[in-house]
Amino acid sequence: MVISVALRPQIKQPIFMSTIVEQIRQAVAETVATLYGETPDFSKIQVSPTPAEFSGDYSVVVFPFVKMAKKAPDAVAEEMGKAILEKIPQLSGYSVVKGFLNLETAPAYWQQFLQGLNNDPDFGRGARTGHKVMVEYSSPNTNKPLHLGHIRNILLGWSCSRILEAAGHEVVRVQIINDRGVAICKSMLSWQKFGEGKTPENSGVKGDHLVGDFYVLFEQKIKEEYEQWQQTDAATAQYSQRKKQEQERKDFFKDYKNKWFNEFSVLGAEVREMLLKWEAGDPETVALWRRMNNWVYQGFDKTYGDLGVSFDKLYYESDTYLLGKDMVEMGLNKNVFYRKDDGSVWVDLADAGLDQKVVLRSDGTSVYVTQDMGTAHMRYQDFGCDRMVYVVADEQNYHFAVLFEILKRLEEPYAAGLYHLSYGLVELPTGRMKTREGTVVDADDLMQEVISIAREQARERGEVDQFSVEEREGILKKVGLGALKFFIIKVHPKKKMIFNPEESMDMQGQTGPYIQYSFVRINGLLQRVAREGVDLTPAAQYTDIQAQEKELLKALHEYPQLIQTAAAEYDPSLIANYCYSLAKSYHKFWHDLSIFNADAADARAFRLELSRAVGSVLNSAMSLLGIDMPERM
RNA sequence: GGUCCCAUAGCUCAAUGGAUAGAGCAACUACCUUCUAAGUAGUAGGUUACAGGUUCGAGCCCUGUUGGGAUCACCA
Repeated sequence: MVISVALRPQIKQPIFMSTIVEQIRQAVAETVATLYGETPDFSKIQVSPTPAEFSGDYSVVVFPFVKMAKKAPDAVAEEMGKAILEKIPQLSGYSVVKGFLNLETAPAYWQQFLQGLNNDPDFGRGARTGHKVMVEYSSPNTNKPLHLGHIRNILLGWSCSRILEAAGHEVVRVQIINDRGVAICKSMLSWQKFGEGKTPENSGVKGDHLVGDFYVLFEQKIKEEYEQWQQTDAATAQYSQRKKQEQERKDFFKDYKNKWFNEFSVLGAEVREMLLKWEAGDPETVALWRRMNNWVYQGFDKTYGDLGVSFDKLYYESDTYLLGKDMVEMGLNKNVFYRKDDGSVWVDLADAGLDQKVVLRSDGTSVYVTQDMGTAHMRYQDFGCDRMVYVVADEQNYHFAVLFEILKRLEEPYAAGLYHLSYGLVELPTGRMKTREGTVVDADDLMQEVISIAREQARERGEVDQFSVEEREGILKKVGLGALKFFIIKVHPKKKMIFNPEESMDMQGQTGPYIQYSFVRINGLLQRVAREGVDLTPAAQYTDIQAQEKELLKALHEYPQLIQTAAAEYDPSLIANYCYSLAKSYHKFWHDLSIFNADAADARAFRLELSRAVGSVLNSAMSLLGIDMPERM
């Protein structure tokens, strides 16, 4: 069944879409046409905020038109400025500097803009697009708890989904839980052999951690077994038979581990047996699997709750790992796939710069990419999304390139809307996190730690006593998590990031708390406004807009377009950097100008209204990142 | 080896092909009897890895080189 979302007429008139910037671009196009008789490529008309060191608010780059005009750049700017000024009443003047036409906006425009913003609780949100987007993120294995890498994934996925919503799309959040396979069998076997009936209830250990502990224990036992085996004659025989030239014994056994696990290991054999029993539906094995996975899910729920994220639908690999075979049939019929003599089915993607890829084993079972084909198809049937975003680390770039190319060739209706939000791995200063070396940063521990740091800093400033215990803890959680989340989201997804747990959790400077603090300042003002019943109507009389105020107004003005750009590029870091920049401008405004204590009533009212607008946009933008704002701190 | 990604201040990161490449941290300095100093301002720190090219204009686009990472299973 295909659900097509009825394209509702755009109800919400995007008040500021036809902003002054768009008006200017339009005017530039018309002006060039009348003056020089050529219609310029609209996309080449650049209008950008004028840098602070020049007078004016928005700048038009006139270089692209000098050839048409056959005049010097300054002369072109001059005559275009004159013409544009006549077209747009909200402009009050212009100046020309080295080929840049700097236009000045009239205070009335900003008055109107600010009023409109404060009357629009949805300021910045786009009109409904009719698109339905699925965002898949997190997608953990159930054999161990979530770690720092998952946190980046989850934060990217969550904020991306929020941004897509704000841009006007309908969003469905999902994860696929990798609840089956060798890894979970290792934890199960380990618990069965060494668990002594331990449960989350009787041990007080969080379920996902408990299961993870047994996974780690299993890896230890395997290591011991392997080391012992290496002393045996069988090991020596393998070494002398298979070693590469000049290969040291140690290096050989490092590479040989997987093969050993599958062919010689006693524990390995038991794990494989368990997997076979599970696949055969052995009741006892399935019961144990259910039980332990449920422990994990309870643990995950807690972590997701602490992070403030949620999902609309969970998919389980145990339900999907056999999917995709009907799509293989379809692909064979469409001659997208071909069958080899041994019965395996392949796809040749060489002409797309990819490779040949197996989609069905010779024994008729699915591989990873086949499952994903089937899952994508099923999801389309479930929700009718015309776009799907997969938040997955960049190790899997090749896999998604293959998957998307196949779905395109199968002519799946959503194929053009597939996007892999690929992000770089999180590394520690010491390098990659490794389970075996115990360098994995646990998600729960990290959240606790960053809240402790916030607590410590609050104590140092001696400002903890003025709050009740509950209020204080609520604030510390928002501040600590705000620091952590902002630190991670501000980096462009594509880049790998280095995470230094000690040094990276600053609360000063370019951080989450810095932004929260600007909101707290604003909140303090607004509460006082409410308390004292301040009349804000004189704001409309204010005309002498200061540089610091104009900077804020221009920043607020960008917000709607920013959401569209961030959504189109699937890039939450744009929002994060915007938040910082806006907060920075506000702190400067606060420092340089008196707000509540302004001399004139109109200045005071205007600055308070401006503060309200900044607070509301900051709150909105940070919520797109999944960061909560405290009222006080 | 093939393909893809990355390289900007000591460190962590910014910069729709536009004006003198910006922030924060770390260092030094100044500003709280005035709206919360988790703030503000200043000093210092750069051949944007290197070499060419396109352009009126390149950190950004193209080519090559170097360095780092990922990936190239009938694993997931």
